[in-house]
Amino acid sequence: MTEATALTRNQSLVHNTLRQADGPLSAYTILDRLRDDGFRAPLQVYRALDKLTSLGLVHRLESLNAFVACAGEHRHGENELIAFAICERCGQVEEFADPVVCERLEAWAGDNAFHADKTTIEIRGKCAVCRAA
Amino acid sequence: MTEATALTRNQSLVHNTLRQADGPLSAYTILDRLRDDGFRAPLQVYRALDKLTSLGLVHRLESLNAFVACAGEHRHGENELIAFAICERCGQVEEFADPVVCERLEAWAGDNAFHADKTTIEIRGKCAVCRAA
DNA sequence: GACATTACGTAATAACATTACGTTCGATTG
DNA sequence: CAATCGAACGTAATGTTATTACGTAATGTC
Repeated sequence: MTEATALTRNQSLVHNTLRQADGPLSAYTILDRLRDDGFRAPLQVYRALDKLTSLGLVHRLESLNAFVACAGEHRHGENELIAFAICERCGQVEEFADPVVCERLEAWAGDNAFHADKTTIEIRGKCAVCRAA
Repeated sequence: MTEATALTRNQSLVHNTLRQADGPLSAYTILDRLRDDGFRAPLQVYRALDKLTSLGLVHRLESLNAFVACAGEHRHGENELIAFAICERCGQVEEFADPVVCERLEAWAGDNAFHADKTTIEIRGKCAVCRAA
């Protein structure tokens, strides 16, 4: 159960690029950073990102059109609802899961016969460090 | 306090286009629909959308890169946290506000000294009608 | 080994959004 | 009333993000 699906070369390259980054990266930024590794076209990045997000190793930030490596506090592949707090100044992203929020949104879905596939929660603002600065 | 700021011609045209639509529209779709009214460039749409969103008359759906007219159950201009349930099949969008969710996210922000500017909650899935079909 | 599935490479194009620059309109206010 | 100031506008060019289309290669399965 805990095995990591072996990633392909392209997938590993993209994953490592995101892990080494100190914040979210756009697909095209990833592409640029992987030119020396033979990447030539956006699709190479997007295909790897699709796979990585479906494995839960990477998250897409909708409000940024960018991607981050999963911080890993929560289990991969689970359908857990994760919220992101994104600092507009330094770009750092915090992930957190709130069971109550999750439960309330599920309750709304239940009450309205809505079947949720994917839920996005993103808070844009200013982090503690940047507020102090 | 309750007066509606008079909208300019462009702003009204964009607003009406969104109100008449039966779902979210992209900026470019709006542009196409307003060609006959003299719209020529994306910026005309984006400028109107910026104003309308700042007035709370229109919402941007980040996960769709599209815009909807505010459904109007909640007060305009307020900084209220609104969640959107988006049907992937029929495109309909439901707006709702959940005070508990709001409170929990505010609590997280408080605990983490994070200053939230704007929060996005979007649930992608399938609505009741489409599930039945 | 035949077959299905998944991943890959490349090129072209579509879709979404902004920058830059100059002009017009309306409300002050001196 | 003219000067001025700010918001909105028009247009063109460009930048950024994402997908479609087509063919090839690698991998797993029976």
